[in-house]
Amino acid sequence: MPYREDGKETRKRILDAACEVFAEKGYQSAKVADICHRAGANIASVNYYFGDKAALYIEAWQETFKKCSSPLLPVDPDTPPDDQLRAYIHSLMEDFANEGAQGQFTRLYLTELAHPTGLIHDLWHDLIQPKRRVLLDIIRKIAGREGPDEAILFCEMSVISQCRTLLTVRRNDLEYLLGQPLSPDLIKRLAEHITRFSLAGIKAIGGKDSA
Amino acid sequence: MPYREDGKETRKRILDAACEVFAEKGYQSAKVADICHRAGANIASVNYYFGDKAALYIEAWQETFKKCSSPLLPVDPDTPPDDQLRAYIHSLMEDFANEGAQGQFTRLYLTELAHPTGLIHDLWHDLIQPKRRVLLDIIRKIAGREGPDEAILFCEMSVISQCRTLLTVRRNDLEYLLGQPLSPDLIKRLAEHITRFSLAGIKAIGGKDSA
Amino acid sequence: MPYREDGKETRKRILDAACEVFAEKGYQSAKVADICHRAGANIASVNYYFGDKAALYIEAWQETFKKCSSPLLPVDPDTPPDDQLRAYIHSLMEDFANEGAQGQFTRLYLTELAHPTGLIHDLWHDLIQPKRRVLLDIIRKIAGREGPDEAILFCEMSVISQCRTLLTVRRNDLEYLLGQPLSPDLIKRLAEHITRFSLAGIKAIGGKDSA
Amino acid sequence: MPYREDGKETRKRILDAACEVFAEKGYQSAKVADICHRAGANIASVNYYFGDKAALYIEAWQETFKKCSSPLLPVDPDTPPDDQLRAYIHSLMEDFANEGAQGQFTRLYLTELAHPTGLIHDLWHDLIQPKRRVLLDIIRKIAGREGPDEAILFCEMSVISQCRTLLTVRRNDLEYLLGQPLSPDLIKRLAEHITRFSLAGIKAIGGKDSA
DNA sequence: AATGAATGAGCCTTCATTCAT
DNA sequence: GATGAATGAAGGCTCATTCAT
Repeated sequence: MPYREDGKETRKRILDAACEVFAEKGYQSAKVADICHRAGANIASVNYYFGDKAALYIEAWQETFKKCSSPLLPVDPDTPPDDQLRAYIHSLMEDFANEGAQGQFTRLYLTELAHPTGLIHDLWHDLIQPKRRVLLDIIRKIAGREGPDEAILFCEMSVISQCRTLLTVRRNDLEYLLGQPLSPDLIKRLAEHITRFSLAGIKAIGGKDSA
Repeated sequence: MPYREDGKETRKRILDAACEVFAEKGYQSAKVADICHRAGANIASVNYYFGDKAALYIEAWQETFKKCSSPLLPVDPDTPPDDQLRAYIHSLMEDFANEGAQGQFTRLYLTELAHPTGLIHDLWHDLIQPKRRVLLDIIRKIAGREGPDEAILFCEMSVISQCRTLLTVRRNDLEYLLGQPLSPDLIKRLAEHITRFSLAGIKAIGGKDSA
Repeated sequence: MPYREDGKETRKRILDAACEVFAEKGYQSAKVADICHRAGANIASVNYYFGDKAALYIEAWQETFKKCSSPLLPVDPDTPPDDQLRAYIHSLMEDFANEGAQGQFTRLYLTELAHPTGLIHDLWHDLIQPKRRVLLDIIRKIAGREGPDEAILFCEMSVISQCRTLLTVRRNDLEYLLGQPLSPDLIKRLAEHITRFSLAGIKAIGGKDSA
Repeated sequence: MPYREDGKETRKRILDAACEVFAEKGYQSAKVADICHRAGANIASVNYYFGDKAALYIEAWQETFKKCSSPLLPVDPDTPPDDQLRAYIHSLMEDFANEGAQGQFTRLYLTELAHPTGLIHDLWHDLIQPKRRVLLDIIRKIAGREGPDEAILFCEMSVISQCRTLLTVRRNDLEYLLGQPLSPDLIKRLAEHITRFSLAGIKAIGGKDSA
């Protein structure tokens, strides 16, 4: 345990430990002492580097998000919209299925979902908004509509919520439902299903005007 | 207000209060004192009647479970399958939008999801299975297929996950996404969207065999 | 250390200890642990009985005030106003000179004076106001004026501030200034001086209108 | 902004900051970090330059003392004694009303009063004695008496204690008592009141021998 | 049977101080 | 000489739990 480091070193160790512990235990159950212990740092370190537990939590969210989120695919305008949606869904599903940093993010997300701390509110929209816009554009092209009308928003929700199944259902339950282990191949088949299901859905909605 | 009650009375009031509080706050954040206060009971009552907080939590789960499992609508075999799906989705959405027992159950479930206590595994399947079967049958009819092949299971997941949006996204976020308050009318429009989106999806999947 | 008391017993012991400790140390330096220790109570007792340290402080103020403040003399309307003032001043000076509860009050007062906690604000006026009114009436009669004009308020301040010398100067300094120990007899002579000094002052102010 | 200063520069800045902070907050509530921050110095500076917080406190006292002892007005022997008293009181009141060094000193003094550190005993007399002598002389002339008899000492206390009201009552309370904000004009009227009140008092005491 | 007084363990935070550089 | 990273000690508060009554 080196007595004197760069300062950024210790800070980073604490942040990493915080990502782990918050993901494992949730905000309430996570103990500052535990985080510091894992980081090999003094209990007062959290206050020294981050101010308090809440600020550390927020930064842990950002860090986890950064670590787990794949960069947005550059969309080739020549690709047919159907294939753009396919690529988007596959990419999202692979992110969600990833056990590493993604697992941490998922747990953070679920905990926040179940028992909002209110600390993430602003952060959330900032993180989510850019990804959303890409999907909305794709859906608009597929539906053959302009503007942000309700039908487009509803379609976006349909797509996202299907992909999120990987997050909001426990692995065990998912495997129970499907009767087989969640292999990479299964993920791929699932993504393909969602793509086709959604393409049909979007086109059906887009064709006739929303009731 | 009888000064000396049956004992069972107090126990029940505490249990009801516990269902509320655990659902609202989660296990950790729920305070025994709060539960007792809402139940109009003494602080020592939880330990007296249930042993400790953990035991109360378990019983609250079972109680909530019992309260929320609404009876399934009897399906009229003469109704066209499309309308059966429509009815199923509208019923589910209304359940999910309901703040009452169903909401409580969902919150408990999400907490368990994020930080499993390992308690409710069995309960879960018992609750879910019967409802599932109904939906699977409807989907099979719409898709025009027999047997539990993967495509049917996938479609079921697509339908369910769309409906679950009401549960797995926070109200605030949902209203942010949609740009309007979550009124009963909006719920209805959303249910209708999911119905049409899913009908198209199911039929697309059912028609041509899985990719 | 009895395990089980009336409940009011322990509370009172803590309150008394708090009066002592707050007076000795001031709000900041007073330690809850110290108070509880002196009261023979658990550290959590302060929270249990009073909510928090601040609430205990307020109650300690009230308690100390109650213990130290002599009841208001009933004013005999037939007594000449000059003698009423004399009685008022002597009573006040004796209160201030009193070593017992008064000493505690004085220390609380001085600490609050030097470093306001802001906790006493409302309390202060409630405690002080009734006593003030009596003095104002006496001064009005002596000055031969009606109404609450500025001159009367100024005179009240002159009287009070002279009496407060006993509080706002340290014993040692006071004795140094006067060249003699602060005996009861000296207090009496001082009170008499203030009376005559003030009578002349009030009458001078009252006679010619305020510049 | 030189990156490497003389060292004495920093020391002085810390000392000045300490005077401010100790006066505002008192010894306990004053934070070393706050002092260093205001001085634009490193957190370790206090210990580096002064050893520890207590030593800094002592030096801050001495510094404040030095800064606040305004030179006495030279008394013109031809001025009538009444006007000398008037000038003395007005000067003192303006000092006391001043937010600057004098205010700092007063707050430090009151803190010491309430919870003596036993530090400033000697300082005090050195500061007070010369000013006292001037006032005693004036009073003697007005009273028409020689020698330091008790009546003169009492009168001095009466005058001083009235002036000190500005210090020993919180602004808020003072404004509450007077029903108006503490403007420079009010200070002047108050000084004039004290002058006239005291002139009458002194003459009354001086005329007939002490009761 | 049921209560409320009382507690101990533990958490987050503050803060003066230290020490390698 | 001067700094900033790091810490230990302690403080206020929370809360589930216990136990005499």
